[in-house]
Amino acid sequence: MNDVIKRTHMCGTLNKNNINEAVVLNGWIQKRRNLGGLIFCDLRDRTGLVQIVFNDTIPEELFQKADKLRSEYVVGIKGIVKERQSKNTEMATGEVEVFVNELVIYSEAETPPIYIKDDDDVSENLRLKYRYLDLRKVKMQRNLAFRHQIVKSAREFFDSEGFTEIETPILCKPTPEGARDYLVPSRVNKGQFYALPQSPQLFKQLLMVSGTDRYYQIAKCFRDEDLRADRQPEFTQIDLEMSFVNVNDVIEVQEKFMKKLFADVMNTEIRLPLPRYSYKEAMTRFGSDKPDTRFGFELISLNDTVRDSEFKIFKDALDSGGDVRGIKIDGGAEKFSRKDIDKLQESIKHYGAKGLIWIKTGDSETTSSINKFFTPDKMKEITDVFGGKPGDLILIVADKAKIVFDSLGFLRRDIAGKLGLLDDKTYDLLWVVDFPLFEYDEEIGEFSPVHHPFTSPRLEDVDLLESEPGKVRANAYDIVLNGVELGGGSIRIHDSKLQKKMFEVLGLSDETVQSKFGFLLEAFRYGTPPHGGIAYGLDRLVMLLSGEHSIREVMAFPKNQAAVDMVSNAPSAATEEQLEELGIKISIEE
RNA sequence: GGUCCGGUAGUUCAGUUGGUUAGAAUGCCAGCCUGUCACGCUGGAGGUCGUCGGUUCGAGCCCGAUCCGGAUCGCCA
Repeated sequence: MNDVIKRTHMCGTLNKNNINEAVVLNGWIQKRRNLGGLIFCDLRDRTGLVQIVFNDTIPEELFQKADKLRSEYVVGIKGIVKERQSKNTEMATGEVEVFVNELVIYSEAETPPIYIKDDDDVSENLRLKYRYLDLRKVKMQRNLAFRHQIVKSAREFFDSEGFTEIETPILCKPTPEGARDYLVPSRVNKGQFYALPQSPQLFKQLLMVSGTDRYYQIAKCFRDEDLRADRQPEFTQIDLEMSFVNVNDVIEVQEKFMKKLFADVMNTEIRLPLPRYSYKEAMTRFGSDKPDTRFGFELISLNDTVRDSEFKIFKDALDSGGDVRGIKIDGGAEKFSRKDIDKLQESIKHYGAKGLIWIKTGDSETTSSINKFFTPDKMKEITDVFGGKPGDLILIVADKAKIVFDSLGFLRRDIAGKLGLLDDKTYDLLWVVDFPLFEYDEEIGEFSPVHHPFTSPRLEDVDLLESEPGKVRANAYDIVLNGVELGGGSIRIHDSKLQKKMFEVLGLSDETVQSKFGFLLEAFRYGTPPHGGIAYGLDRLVMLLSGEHSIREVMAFPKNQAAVDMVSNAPSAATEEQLEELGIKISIEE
């Protein structure tokens, strides 16, 4: 065991200004290059790398010690910073190196199972299992520090706007609606369960009833649903709620937040106000309620053009109330072979699309999968709707509206990616507003809330609540960045009569309502301010701004696709004693 | 729950029609090496081909089951 030698500098910060200074560094051996009578090592800490040198000017004993150094040994060194004879322009500290005159080996290291290198391509499984090694990478440390900067900026902003950060409970009441809850058994109340919060929604509304006026929280949330690249079972929201506000008030504050955030962490000026798209416009133009507007390929309707067509695919779609829509890929005729188009067609099948119609416009003749069903004049009419020029590729889907939008929404983004049009350096922030309040679930034949049952309808649509619930628009808004939903929120219902009507439309009995949300409705009886708020997905925000493609890259200890923490191997079985205390019996069918 | 892709050395991968002792790179170990920075040179160790079963004279390769990982649809009020 050795005493720690007190460091004077961080590795990645040394530069020409430190030349001839005596420094003390602590860190990990990234790499050793032993030339025989001369040993170079790269020393790493969270700030970066610096080259350290052992040569024949040092005592034999020290050189022997340096000869033993291997990757990931943890060491402390004392030495003098010198200008390099041959500079390394690839390295941030490449103009200098440290000549070592004292070396302390704090701990040796076995050969690590993964390389501690930013650009390694080891399987993510191993990275997650040895996350503490993975996090040694300078890039990962940078991501965590960047996340911290974003949280710091958020706290500064909401503090300056008069918000109070308040912690809400983690052990909550189960809410059978929405996502699956993580359940926590109660020992004191055997046979009963808490749930981990899917969001602090109900508590933040109670805080508005309490007169907190403006609340925010960096809130851990939990949802027991399947995982994705941008979905983890536990994740973090920047959650907030405001009293005495309408949609514009909430949006205005959020836009100021975005402006500060982008200035703080991206050094980028955001122009306000942000564009707003109605849900309807987002869907019809981009086929998505979280449109990526960094590129074109907007959806165009053929409904009117082919309304009288006898072509079975179009006729069936339109007769059953569906849609015929397409996108035009400028100059796409040559870039996409028949084989490529077959692949595109295959890729939209899981959205329910039965096929993909293509048209390639040429100078003299137009080829397509539907030529034989239409006269040349009609084909020209169709391509004209798209403004097709020679060399363009037009892709058309005819089906139920949802399938058409989902398929084309996917295709335009997929193709933009294939053509290299998704610029990571462009930040298209926008709002989507006027969401429908309900969506109709065909399977169970009922309306369900698009957002949640406390979302207020737009005042002018309230009369439609009973007659045409599907047409009621919500006072809800999503903020979208480059095609990813960053956050969403709404103005809540604070009128108990209106709330009651909502539950009626949703087909919830008084009993159900009482048992699920009784405490909230009771609270509302004692004087409730109009209120609304929003919650941002912090992990997604950090992911997008750091240019990562998975939120796992910006979380310290994420879970794998099976929701397992690969480091600790959670979840795992409970002991007999624990189960006994909780009054729980396990019965799993083998 | 469905679909798709993958599992071979510590790591990333190749492995022909099913045919002798399963290869490469990198990493690791040893020796040599004073300006490297993907150091170089020489040598060496390192494998239950995810697991189980089947077909076959013979299986890394074919078939079935299963486990594991990833992408995705459903799901995510």
